[in-house]
Amino acid sequence: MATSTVEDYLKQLYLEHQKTENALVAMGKLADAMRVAPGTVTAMIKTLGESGLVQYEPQVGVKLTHSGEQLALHVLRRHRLVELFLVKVLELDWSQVHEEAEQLEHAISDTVLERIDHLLGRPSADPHGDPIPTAAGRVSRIRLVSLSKCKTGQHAQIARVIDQGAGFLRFAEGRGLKPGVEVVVEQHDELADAVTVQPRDQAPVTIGTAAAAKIFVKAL
Amino acid sequence: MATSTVEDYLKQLYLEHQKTENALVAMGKLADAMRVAPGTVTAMIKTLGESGLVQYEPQVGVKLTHSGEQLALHVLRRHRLVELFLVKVLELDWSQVHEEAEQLEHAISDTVLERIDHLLGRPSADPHGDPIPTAAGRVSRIRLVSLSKCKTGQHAQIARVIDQGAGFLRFAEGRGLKPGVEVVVEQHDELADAVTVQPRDQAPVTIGTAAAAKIFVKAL
DNA sequence: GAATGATTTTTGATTAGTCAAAAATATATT
DNA sequence: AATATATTTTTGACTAATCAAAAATCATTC
Repeated sequence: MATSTVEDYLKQLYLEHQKTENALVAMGKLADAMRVAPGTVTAMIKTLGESGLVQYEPQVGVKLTHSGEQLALHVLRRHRLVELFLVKVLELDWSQVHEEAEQLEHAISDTVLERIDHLLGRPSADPHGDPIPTAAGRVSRIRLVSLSKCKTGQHAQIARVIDQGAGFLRFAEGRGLKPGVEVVVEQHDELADAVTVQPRDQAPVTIGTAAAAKIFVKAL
Repeated sequence: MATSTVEDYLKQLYLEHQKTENALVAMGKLADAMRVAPGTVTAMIKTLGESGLVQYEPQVGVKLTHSGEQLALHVLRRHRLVELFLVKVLELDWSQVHEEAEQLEHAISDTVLERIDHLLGRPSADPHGDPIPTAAGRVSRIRLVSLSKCKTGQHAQIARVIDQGAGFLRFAEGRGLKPGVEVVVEQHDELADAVTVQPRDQAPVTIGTAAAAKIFVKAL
C-alpha cells in the first residue's frame, strides 16, 4: 500500500501535469508543490520510478504512468468527495474544506467513501467545481472558458474556481462568485486589465484579469 | 504535535490502564496491544517519558501523566465520536466501525470534530456503549455490572459491550444483545459456566461466562 | 565559445519508528 | 540458595522521508 507521502506526490504530480497542459513536470515545480527541498524530490521520484508509478527522465522531468495516474485519481476522488461532504453534511465553509481534506483523503477507506458517495447522490463535482473522478478512475473533461476570456455582454454560469486559498474563496463567496451562480459580463476592458461582472441579484464586481483567470464559466 | 504513532501509544496505554483496574502497565502488555516488539516499546516509552507524557519506572511499568492522559482522552473522543458518526450518519455496521475509526481518529481536526459532535446531539456513548470523553477531557464513570455477575431473575438493560472484534459483535447483534436492549437473566448456572438471557421480544440465548463478562448492563 | 545563472543530482547526515537477537534483570520452582 | 523461566533492556541494523550543501548539468548571454 502506498504511504500517504507517496499519495501526495502522485496527486501533486497529476495536478501539476494538468496545470502545465501537458508533458513532463520539472523537479523544481514538484518541489515547490510538495514544499520540500529539490534533492528530496529527486530521491523520491527515483523510488516511485522503480515502483512503476512514474516515468522519470533525468534532467528533464517526470510524469505518471497509467497505474500512477489511477492511484492519483483515487486520491483526488477521496479528496473531492470529502470536500463536498464537509460542505453539504457538516456545513463547513468552502474556504476551509481543502485543508481538512488534505488530511482525511489518506484515512478514508473504500467502504466509507462509497457511503459518502451514495449519501451525496453520486456527485460529479466538489464545492469548487473540480470534477470528481469515478471509482473506475475516469474524469469528465468538460470544456469551460475562463472569465478572463469572456467578452463584454456575455451571459454565463460560474462552474469552477481554481484557487484553494481561503482568502480568495471567502472574497469570491462574498461577492456571489460561486459555482452555480449566473453572471453577466458587464465589461471586459483589455487595457484596464479588468473584468466587471454582475452576479444575478447582486452588485457588480470588478476584478483584475489574473483573478478572473481563476474563475471558469459555462457560456449560456 | 504528537504523531499518530504517539497518539496510538497513549491511547493504548490508557485502555490498558483501565483494563487492569489500576497502576503501572507492563511493557509486555503494551507491546501486545501495539503489536510491536518489546524493545520497540521500551525505546518509545523512554522518549514519551522525556516529553512528559508518561511516567516510566524501569523494569516495572509505565503510566500516563496528566498531560498524557488528556491527549489520550482527546484521541479516544475522536475515535468514539467517529464510530457513532459512521453508524448513525453513514449507516455502517457497528462491527466495522472500530477498524475505520482507527485511521480516522488521527485525521479529524477540532473543527470537524465539533461539527460531528453537534450533528449527533452531543452524545455520551459510542455504538458499543463506551463513554465519549468531553472536549475538556472528562469521562463519565457510570457503575455498570457485568452479565457474568447477574443473578437468575435479574431484569436489566444492556449498556456496553467490551469487545471490538467484528465476529463477537456480529454474533451479539444477531441475538439482540446490543446496548439499549432490555433483558431478563433466565438462568445463571455457576457450575455450567453459562448464563441464559432473554432479550425483550427475542429468543433466549445461552452464552459462556467468558462471553457474558464482556457484556455490561444497568440493573432495572 | 567561455562565463554566468538556474536547475538538478549527489552526498552525507538526521529523525521516527521499527525488528532480531543478545544481555541483563526479575520471578518462580524445586 | 540455585536453577530455570519470563520479562525487560540494550545493541546494532534497517527503512522512509527529509535537509543542507557540494557537484554536475543545462540554458543563456555577452
